[in-house]
This record gives sequence, C-alpha cells and structure tokens, in this order.
Amino acid sequence: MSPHRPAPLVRQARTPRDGIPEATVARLPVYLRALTSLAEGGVETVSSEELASAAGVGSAKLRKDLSHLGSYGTRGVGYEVDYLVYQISRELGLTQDWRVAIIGVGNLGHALANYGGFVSRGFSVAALLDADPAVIGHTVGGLTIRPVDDLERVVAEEDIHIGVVATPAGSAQHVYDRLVAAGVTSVLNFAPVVLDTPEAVMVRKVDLSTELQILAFHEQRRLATRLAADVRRTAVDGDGGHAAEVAT
Amino acid sequence: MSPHRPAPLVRQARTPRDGIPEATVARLPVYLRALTSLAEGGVETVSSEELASAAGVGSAKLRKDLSHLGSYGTRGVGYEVDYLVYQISRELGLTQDWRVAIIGVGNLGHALANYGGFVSRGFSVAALLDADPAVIGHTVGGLTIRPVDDLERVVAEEDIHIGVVATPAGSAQHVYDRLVAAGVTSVLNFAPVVLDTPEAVMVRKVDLSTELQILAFHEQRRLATRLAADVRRTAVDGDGGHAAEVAT
DNA sequence: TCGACTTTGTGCACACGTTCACAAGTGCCT
DNA sequence: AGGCACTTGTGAACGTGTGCACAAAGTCGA
Repeated sequence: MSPHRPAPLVRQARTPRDGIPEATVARLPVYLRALTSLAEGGVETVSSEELASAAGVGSAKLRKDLSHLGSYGTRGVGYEVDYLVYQISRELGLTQDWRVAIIGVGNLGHALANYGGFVSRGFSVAALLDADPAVIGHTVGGLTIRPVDDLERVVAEEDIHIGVVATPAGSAQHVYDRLVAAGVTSVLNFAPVVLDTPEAVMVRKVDLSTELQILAFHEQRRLATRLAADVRRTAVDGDGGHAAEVAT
Repeated sequence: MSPHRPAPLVRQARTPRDGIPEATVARLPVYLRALTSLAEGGVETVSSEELASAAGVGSAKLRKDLSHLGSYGTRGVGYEVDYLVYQISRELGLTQDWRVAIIGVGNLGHALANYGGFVSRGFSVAALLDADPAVIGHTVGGLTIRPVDDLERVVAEEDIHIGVVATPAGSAQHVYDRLVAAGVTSVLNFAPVVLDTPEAVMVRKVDLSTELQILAFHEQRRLATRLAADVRRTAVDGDGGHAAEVAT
C-alpha cells in the first residue's frame, strides 16, 4: 500500500559484492544448456571457440565468464564437458532441488504447470494456487490447485523457495507481498506490472508485452529507414510515378 | 602467432547506430505502462520523480531516457501524461498494428493465443500454426490453427511482421529459418535453444528455464552466506557441538 | 514586474561490460 | 629432449550505462 519508494538507493539485482558479475550469471544457463547438449552428443572436450559458437557469444567473453568460476579448463586442450557441466550446475545451485509454487493457474499458469520438461533439472513445481473457486480442486500436471488463501500455509508446508506470479496484473502486488511475508525470497513475475519490492528479494520479470514492443521499435525503425531510402531513390530517379518494387 | 582471425562477429542485432540506446528502448514499455495507468487514473501531469517511482527506476535515469525522444516536458511542471503516452507509442511503433503469427500451439502457444488482453494495443495475433495434425483445424481465440507447412503462404497472405516461436526446442531452428526466408524480420523465441541468426533479423528470447536458474543462483548464494554466518557464530560461541555439517 | 520555487535536461565522473591481443601453459610429434 | 601448434586466462583499451549535481527554464504569487 505504499505507492512511493522512499529509498532509491536500494541495492536490487546488482550483486557486485563478490565474485560473479550479474551479466555472467545470466549467461551461465545458456552455457549449461549448450554443454548438456554436447554431452548428450558424446563430446568429451570443447574449446572456448566451439562452446562460444554453440552458445551464440564471443569466445573471449565465454572464457572470461568461465574464469569467474575458477580455472577449469586445460590450455592447449579446452574444457572437459562433464566437469564443466558439474561446476556450472553447482555454481547455479542446481545440485539441489528448488521447490516452486505457481500462483495463478489461468492460461499461462496452466501452461507453466504442464511445462515440466522445459523446467530443466533442479526445479520441481510443488504447489499450484488460485483465487478462482471454479478451478480450485482441479488437478493440473498431477497437482491439485489449492486456494490462494492458504498461501502462507502452503509455502511453509511445501518448503517453497521460489514463487511464480502468474496472476492478473491487479492481483500481482498483493500476491507478491504475501509471498514475501511468508518467507519467499525469489520471485518470477509474469504479470505485466512493476512490483514494488522494498525488501531484499530477488525478483525477475518475464513480460511478453514488453518484448513485443521492443521488437516493434526495431521493426518500425527498419521500415522507416527502408522507406526513406526508397523515397530518396525515387527523388534521384526523378520518377514522379509510382515507387517501383525495389527488389534486391 | 595468431593467424588472421576473420571473425569480427557483429552478427548480433545490436542497434547503437543512431539515436536511442538499447537500454532505454527496453525501458520505454515500462514507462508507457505506468503512464497509461496514470492516465486511466485521471492524472494529467507527472514529474519525473513520480513517474520514475511508478516505473521502479531512478528519476535521473528516467529524464535521460525521455530526453532521447526529444524535449517533451515542461520545467517546473513535469510531463503531460497524454502527450508523453503518444510520443512513446509513436517511438515504439505502436501507432500501427503489428500482425503476429504464433508457431506452435502447445501449452504455451495456446496460452499466448488466448492472452489477447495482455498483448496491449498495437499487436494482433493474425495466425496460428502447428505441425501436429491433431490440433490443425481447431479454433483457439477465434483463429483456426493452420498447418505449419503453409507458413510461407500464411506469412504473405496475412502480412505477418512478427513471428512467435513456441515450438519444442527441436523444431525451433527450422521454423526460424523458414520465417526468415519468408521475410519475417522480427522473432520472439520461447523455445529453449540458442538460435543461429546469421541475418539482420531481430530476435528476442523469453526463457523460463534461464530465469529460474538465475533465481536459483541468488537463492543458493543467500543460503550459503546465511549458513556461513551461522557456522561462524557457532564457532565464536565456542560450542563444539553438533550444530551443522556444512563441511563440504 | 520581480523574485522565490519547482522541475527538466545534461555535463561529468564513475562503474560495468565487452573486445582485443598476447603471455603462459599444455600436449603432440619428431 | 626440444620445438611446435594450440588454447586458456587475463591485462588493457574501449564502449555503454548509471547516478550526481547543477544550470537553464519555466510557474506562481505578490
């Protein structure tokens, strides 16, 4: 209920306090995925060049990223795939299982609950909650949907570490506040709102609308410059008629 | 010696070429949402401080961001909400409608297709495609699912600007290639793979798995430091007891 | 009209992230 | 054993993004 944040100096997502830069952390899952894929293909060793190419980054960046974890890797040879998989997994905390609760089992929450495969090893959906009496009690992906009023109890009983907010925008802040009050310190937010996060809680946002708008910006820019080019060309041609198809 | 490395690697679609920094573009949708919300609340004018607070950023950052669009805003007063909404919408290209095709109508694609409301003004889902004969022909959100084999034709007929890849990981690259070949230059990828994007195409990725792993990293770190603190305290207490077995 | 007050827009310094280039290791081959 | 080809790890340069602090520019009241 506090519309204004009193402290703009809150340290939120930035974690320069120790070792690993945030940008590197954000790339580790990508490396891990590429490595897992390589391991399944029977590859035992990769060079930074190969792995970087598989992960879609530059090799220097990859080496610097990995160097933050330690000096795994052998000069003249590369990195042992299995070992690196283990090290990254350990660093990301995937050696233990994180219990996730999804709040809001609408279209999106439903999809997330059923997406067990794509939530790779290390996570398990342990609870589904919703406010709508019409869906409470139904079973999705082997879990029974429980009423959101029981949120605090569910978090405690199921030992929830991560909350996924998939509610409508209007309920998101309230649900978030209750999650935090119940002791959850990591939240993934799908609701299209800016959550007020005064506490030392890690919040990450997934926002389709924002992503589309960013795409639209670039698409529009592309069209604008192409159009300008056409106009310029037409002017130079002195062709007062219809702007022709500019095939290239 | 380093033989000439012919890999400058500028293939990524970074666009610092002119005006607006990428980081700013990524925040404009957030500002727009906050402004729209304010406008609905009847607010006519906001200061950078207020808007920044609503958007969860610092006021200086917000002012600098907006200054990239132009000098809207009046000193001593603030920004006129409606005007700013229009300017940001225009800059983001939301004054026209972008036609979106969703490829892959599984759990996620289904949810996206029904999420018409949360895809705010400026976008319309114009086509649904899938490879599974079992779902082709079904109607979701008022659209009939068409076979993915017709992708090229659908893109042309429906004048698709943006492709949303919601297929399984294995099909994503293939679908992406076909989209690009069909002339789509903006793609939003939900599949957990790194797409090989050699062309000047704008690709953005939404990846639940990655987000969860980043949360897990911080959560683990939090637990680790807390645990370390407990151990330290126990040691200081001189209690040689059984307190913890965190030795590893 | 003038002065006090408010808020924008921005120059500047700093922090963070990326890329280059190469010395330091490592294994293979002769 | 010694040289050679290869690859990592990293110092240094560069570019981008952020936050501070303040002059410029506007409003409002007397």
